[in-house]
Amino acid sequence: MMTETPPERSAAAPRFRRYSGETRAAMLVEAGLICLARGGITAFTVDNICREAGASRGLITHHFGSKDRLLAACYAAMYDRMSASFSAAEQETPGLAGLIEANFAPEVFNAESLRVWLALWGEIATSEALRSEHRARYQDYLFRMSRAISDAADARSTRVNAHELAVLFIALSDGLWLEHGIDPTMLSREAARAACFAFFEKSLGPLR
Amino acid sequence: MMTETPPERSAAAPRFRRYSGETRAAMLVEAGLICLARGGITAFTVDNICREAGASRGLITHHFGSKDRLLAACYAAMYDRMSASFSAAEQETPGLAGLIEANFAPEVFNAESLRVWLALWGEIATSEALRSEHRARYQDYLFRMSRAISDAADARSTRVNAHELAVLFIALSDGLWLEHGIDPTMLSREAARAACFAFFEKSLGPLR
DNA sequence: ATCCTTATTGAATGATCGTATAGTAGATAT
DNA sequence: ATATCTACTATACGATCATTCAATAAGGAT
Repeated sequence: MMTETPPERSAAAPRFRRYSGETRAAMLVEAGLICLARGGITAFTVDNICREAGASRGLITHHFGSKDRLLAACYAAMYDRMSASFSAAEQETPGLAGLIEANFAPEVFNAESLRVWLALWGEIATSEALRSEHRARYQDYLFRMSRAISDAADARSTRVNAHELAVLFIALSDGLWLEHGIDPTMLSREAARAACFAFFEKSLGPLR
Repeated sequence: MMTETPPERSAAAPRFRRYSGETRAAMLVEAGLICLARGGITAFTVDNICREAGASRGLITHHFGSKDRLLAACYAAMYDRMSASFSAAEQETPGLAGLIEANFAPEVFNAESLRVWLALWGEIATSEALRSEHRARYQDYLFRMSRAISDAADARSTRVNAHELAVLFIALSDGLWLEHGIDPTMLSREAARAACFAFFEKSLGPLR
């Protein structure tokens, strides 16, 4: 007996769903971040990402042109999320203290995020797209910190080199982040937070 | 006219050279570090490494069993070099000040080394061999710093939490390292050095 | 209901990945 | 010289890599 072709599918069940370019791009970025958190840059492969996003292999090229540009978009997304989290924290605690607190909010200061940042930083030297993305965002962050520091100094009628302090603070918080991410038992969130406040209070006096 | 077989080779020109297992292993580690510095973990491939070491593809398996174990050996080598550099600096400037100086010696604090560390750190979460290597070395470094801090405090008859200071200092210096490595124009070696001295002198008084 | 746009699929491609392994040959001891 | 040891080469292997592209179909517009 011949095998009969089964009914293709019911008309109400499309084989895949179409999204706007914008939406699908965001889904791919999200999937990319998950892969980076899971296995670093080594796990950032077209196959992994598309499987995670529930899409087929061709979509990264279609929406981003290349994997490298998707990586740059992932960097931008990470920064934008962090930046939004900072804004939320500033809402609650205005000024420099809020920005410091924001660095240690659970959605920012956690091992997963660190693993993503580590993977991204590690590729900056290699990827031109990533490098230019980094430069712009770092400047943005630096400016934001620097202004908060100036404001805090003005409010206390003291004079500090805000730009230098901002660079050093970013280095300090990234370093704390790094240690905590590699081995959380070595450095608690609270100890890291306290170290950052101490850093500023040395030259600005009590912030809280 | 038939092509003649050329003389195979003169007896004095061996096709390859044999090294002791130890020597060849060191050559492979060196090649691995060069690859990591050049292109991060992505460039740490068997082909790249063996080409760099002037050896054939099979040698990594032969001497290390797997690529992963070679990576762990690279971590160990990086730490050992840094540690040796620290010892040399302590010879010149004994105590805590020497250890701080050592962090900013040209052979330690440079963009190439940072790229290697970044690549290694990024794999710690993934590679068990690397993780255990890291744990041991980090403890070693921590102990060394911690003791230098205690000694400095004792000499000044002050009391500090040496362990905590050591953890924070490592975080700070790693962060400074990171910023400098990603973009040297943002943070000079001198500014980084000064920040580290300031960090300790806050609780210990002048170190120099 | 039928176009039309374009998001999407999925197979094909050629390169490169890490590892296993069989055979080769340098260095050393005898 | 000869034998022995093992560092070493080089091929083969299957898996996976990023990218290309022609065909397909979803879903809004008309």
